[in-house]
Amino acid sequence: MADHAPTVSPPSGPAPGPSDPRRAALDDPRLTAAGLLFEVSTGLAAQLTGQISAAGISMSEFEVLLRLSRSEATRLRMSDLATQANLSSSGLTRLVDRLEARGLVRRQACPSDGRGSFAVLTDDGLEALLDVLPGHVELIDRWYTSTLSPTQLDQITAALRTVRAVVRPGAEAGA
Amino acid sequence: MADHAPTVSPPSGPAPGPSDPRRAALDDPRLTAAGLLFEVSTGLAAQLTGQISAAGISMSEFEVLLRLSRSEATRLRMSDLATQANLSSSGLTRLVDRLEARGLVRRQACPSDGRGSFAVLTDDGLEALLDVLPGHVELIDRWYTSTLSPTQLDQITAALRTVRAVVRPGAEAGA
DNA sequence: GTGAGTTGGTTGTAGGGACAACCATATCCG
DNA sequence: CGGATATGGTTGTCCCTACAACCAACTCAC
Repeated sequence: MADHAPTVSPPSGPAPGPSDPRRAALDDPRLTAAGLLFEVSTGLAAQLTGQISAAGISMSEFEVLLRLSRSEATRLRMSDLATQANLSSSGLTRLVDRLEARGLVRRQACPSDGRGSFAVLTDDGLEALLDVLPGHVELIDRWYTSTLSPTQLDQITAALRTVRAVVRPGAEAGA
Repeated sequence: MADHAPTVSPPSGPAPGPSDPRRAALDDPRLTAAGLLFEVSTGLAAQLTGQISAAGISMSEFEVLLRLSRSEATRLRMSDLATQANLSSSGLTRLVDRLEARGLVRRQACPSDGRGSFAVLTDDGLEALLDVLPGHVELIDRWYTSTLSPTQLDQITAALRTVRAVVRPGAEAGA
């Protein structure tokens, strides 16, 4: 910090007054924009969580089932699945443990790599997913997509796609 | 499920085949749109977390400090703060415990309601916040706001504002 | 091939957050 | 006023997730 500025406010005290010029950063519109994004995301998630958890599965579990269902042969390598679901590898190990215990997923050794495992969606797993999906989509519609005009929805989707390409490079497939 | 449709696929077996019509829901564009929102939100958060946690504070703690800093007299009732930060009241109690132990926040009894407490930002707390804020805003710019054209940023912000009003009614102030 | 280094996945452990139960105070109403 | 109910916060407990340490298997260089 520059302490040679002959200005009004105290030079560099540890107790910034209410007119500390650094406080201007608190109102930076970019900060607000990011906060808005987070609020909407968590707010929407909160609206969706009830229905999913009423079916006895957590949001993370739901995402894992969904991603598996959309993958080739409804299976994915553990590490890929962890990346896609934003989980640590240990976190995914435990999550798949739980799903496997309930028969919604099963593990499959990778033939070409002795270390690797696939998580494979079982018929029961797909069934469970398809059971909750219609209600889930309806809630998304009610709390998100239907609240925007078609044009706005297109705009926000395009913008989000752009940002995703930056913050999550190489995550083109899946949602 | 309607089992009277004289269509091609098997009526209602527990093992849905790969051409189960219900699988169409997996590709519903609304589901994709919501997934995109979540991916961007978590992806951006991941990019921001490093800098904040390098300063020894968690994202939740950062949000609490930020919201306090923007509030009247840099203080907020515990319950209001919990709501704004999307935390349970017990979660906030523990979080404020930690911040208080580090001197970034202090509790203040509410004079008009013997049950209530305020969480008040201390000078050290404001200082800690202002220390990390510039770098934080810069990261937001790099990973979010600067990746969009001004027009796109305006569009997405307007759209998000609309959605927020729906999914988080009465959260007009703060971010 | 054999050893060094890397990668995929699981296990030990710790921390944060949620839910439920609880206490204290406030409010409402007879 | 006094009991019934509601509200604000804290505490007990559990679950989920991350980080670190670990093991097994693959790759590469020599």
